[in-house]
Amino acid sequence: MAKSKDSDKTKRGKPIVELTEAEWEIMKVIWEKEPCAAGTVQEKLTENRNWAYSTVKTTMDRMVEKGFLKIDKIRNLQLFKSCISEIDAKRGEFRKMLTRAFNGALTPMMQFLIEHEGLSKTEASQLRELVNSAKKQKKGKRNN
Amino acid sequence: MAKSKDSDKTKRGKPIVELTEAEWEIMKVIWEKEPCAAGTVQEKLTENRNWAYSTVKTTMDRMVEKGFLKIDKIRNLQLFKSCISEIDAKRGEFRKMLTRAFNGALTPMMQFLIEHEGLSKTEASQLRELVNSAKKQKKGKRNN
DNA sequence: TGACATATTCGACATTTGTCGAATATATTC
DNA sequence: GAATATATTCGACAAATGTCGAATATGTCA
Repeated sequence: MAKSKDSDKTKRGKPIVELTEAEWEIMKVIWEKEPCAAGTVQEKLTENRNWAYSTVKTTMDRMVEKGFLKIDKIRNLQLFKSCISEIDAKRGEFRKMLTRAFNGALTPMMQFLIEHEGLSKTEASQLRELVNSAKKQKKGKRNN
Repeated sequence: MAKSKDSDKTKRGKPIVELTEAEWEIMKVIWEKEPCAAGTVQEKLTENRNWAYSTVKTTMDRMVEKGFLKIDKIRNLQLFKSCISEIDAKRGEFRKMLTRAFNGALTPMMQFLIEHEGLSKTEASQLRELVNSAKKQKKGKRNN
């Protein structure tokens, strides 16, 4: 049976994903190029980070332990693939922020954005459009 | 003169504030009760966390080093006060999330919320209200 | 002035994260 | 098949974070 792990902060269903900074960098490359080798990831990352091959590889191995990545081995070559989706990662990051800073509630966050982050007219109208379109296309998720 | 520190991720003005989980817990109590002693914070936190006095005190001392808290000493009693506002902390947490998960842009985040987090009708309408009220009361922050 | 209750100081240890280099194994190529 | 290039394995080390306990200092009160 699927036994629930400690990392399942919700105590039901999928665990909340929490990535470190380095892990985010790596995951972004993986999502773009998977399946791919550690060397490929390292090369791609030279654009932003000056990490040695072993730095990237070590981090990726740790990510396998954590269940974020998995390895498909072809001869002596390891091809990495993601075990978590970009959606899951975004959700985890967003939830963590919401929990810590806004007591887990969306409305206070919105309030904050408008009062303290000075939403621009453009942003506000984009937001309005988004909200309106959401009202229409809602494909039966929640209803309260 | 005010020399800019490394922690100033923006390279202008106030540095972005980043708090750890434990630091958030402590700051929340501080904001509510400052100025206050370490013991007071520890007691208040027994509601959520089972931290020993020294755990709380050590963390608070480290927060002083980081510039998040300061101490007013009365005789041998240390009264802690915040050096950062709740607004700054919320902003920091939000920005970090936005940078990591949404490339720093607000609209993709909104899109994500609507598409994958199933904004409820209530939330959507609250959002709409907020956006509308923002349009009116905008007190000259940005204008693009 | 002791005895007792509080605070503060400090050092310690475990984990997690960021970062590598050296040694070893596997492929490729002339 | 020896030299060269490429991957993988492993162990290490520093800094940040979470967590304390023991020793010490200070304050209070009968």
